[in-house]
Amino acid sequence: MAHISSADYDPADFPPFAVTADLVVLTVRDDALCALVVRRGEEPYAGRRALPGGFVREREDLRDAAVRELAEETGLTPGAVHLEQLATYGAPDRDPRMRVVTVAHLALAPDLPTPAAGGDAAGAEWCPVEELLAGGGAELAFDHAAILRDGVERARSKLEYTPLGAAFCRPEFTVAELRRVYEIVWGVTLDPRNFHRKVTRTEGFLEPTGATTSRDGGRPAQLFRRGGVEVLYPPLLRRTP
Amino acid sequence: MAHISSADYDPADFPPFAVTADLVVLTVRDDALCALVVRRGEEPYAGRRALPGGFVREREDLRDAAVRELAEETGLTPGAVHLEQLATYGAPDRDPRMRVVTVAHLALAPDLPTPAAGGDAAGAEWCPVEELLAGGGAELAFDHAAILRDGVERARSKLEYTPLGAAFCRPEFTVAELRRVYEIVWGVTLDPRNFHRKVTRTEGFLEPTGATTSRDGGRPAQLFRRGGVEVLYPPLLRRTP
DNA sequence: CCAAAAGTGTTATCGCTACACCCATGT
DNA sequence: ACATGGGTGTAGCGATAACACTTTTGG
Repeated sequence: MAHISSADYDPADFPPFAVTADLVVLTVRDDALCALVVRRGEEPYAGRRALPGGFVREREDLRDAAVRELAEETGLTPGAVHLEQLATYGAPDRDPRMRVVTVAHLALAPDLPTPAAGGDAAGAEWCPVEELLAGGGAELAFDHAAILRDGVERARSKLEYTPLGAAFCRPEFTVAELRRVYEIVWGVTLDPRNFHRKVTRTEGFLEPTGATTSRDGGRPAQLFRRGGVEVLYPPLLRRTP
Repeated sequence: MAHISSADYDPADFPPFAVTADLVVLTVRDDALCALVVRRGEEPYAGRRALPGGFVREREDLRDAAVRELAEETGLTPGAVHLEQLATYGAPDRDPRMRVVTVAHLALAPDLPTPAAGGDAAGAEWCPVEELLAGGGAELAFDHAAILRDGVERARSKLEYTPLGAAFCRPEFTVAELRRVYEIVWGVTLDPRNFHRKVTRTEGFLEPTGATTSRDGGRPAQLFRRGGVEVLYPPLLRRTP
């Protein structure tokens, strides 16, 4: 079979696909890594949970579709969250009704003061990832358990070599808040003192605001914003072999 | 807009897309990182080079389509090469004729004794990546320069924390051959002695065959196969800050 | 004063860089 | 013998892990 650009190209040649953008939106909430899910009302998988998403429109870029879905479900806009493409899933029978290819995106959001359940986007809610994936993820519709697993794994590894842990925090946050993100996402405990040194000394990771807060109790902590770098060097590696 | 699963689902609701699988096939050849490209015969972009690829068939999984295209262009099968999904590109005007979403895949292949140009797959040839991306990649059709850049960057970073450098080598290879892969893909020079220690001591990276070869001249070198691990710990980090 | 959390200092160890040096082959 | 590349030893340095210790708040 030739590339679309080859001599035997004919618009009638290709099978039509539906293309959707699905979202793995993660946040840290009540000491658990949570994902945004909706409850399905229709067959197939009626009553089961699913990742939010929808059709890509006729003249819409893939990322734009993901941004639009994210805004509809959460009210969040890029800038407030991190959004990146995750992977694309297109097994022939992933949707029994028709051929659907979904371009999954990963979003990392701070814990929302206004939960997503209010306003326009009724129906979406945060659910601990551990619960969604319990029993092999059978609770989730379609291949959404696999997509969620891939999204969680991507988030875990991105914490190692990018400053994206901060995407789970409020715009201004303390080192301890950031550390709790790492502990919950990785499922480990970290030494507070070594973590503090590590993140404050890694050039470009954190930018001090000058202010302090005592919202976590004890001695007031400095507040930081995300720094400018995209990659951490050296990275924060998980595991202690 | 609702998810495909919502109450207002109707097969007529969604715009149809063509879905293609395109390939970034990389190899190391004549001291350069090279990609497999085809020459276009048709408008648009007639006479320009393009990444190999083609339509995903009616009942074919995305990876299967990539495997099929790879076999058609190179005769290679998974097992002989590493193949992974790279990313998906779907800007509305990326193909002026119609709405096409392409799921790009990345393949890493050893330098082929039988070049791809022979046999069925006439027209495909290896071209240095540097040459293809010179001048912003204007030589390449569609958005293929961006896809190639993303593929190369993925390959570069995968060499850091996975044993995939070995995917560029023959089934049995010496440490020096592996080192040259790193040097060419990263565009750096590495200390042969430290590299040797590093890769031979990283558990699971290399598995000695017991045999030696003197094909590179000088003292005969041990031959190795790829080891079993998927991730390297600790990783081989590029840059020397 | 005491509890709690922030933040600093110190030491042992590990991994990496740089480079001196020896080994095994082809010519 | 000598050139060529394979492979080992070692010293210095920077990063990490473990943990003692000081600082600054609230109650």
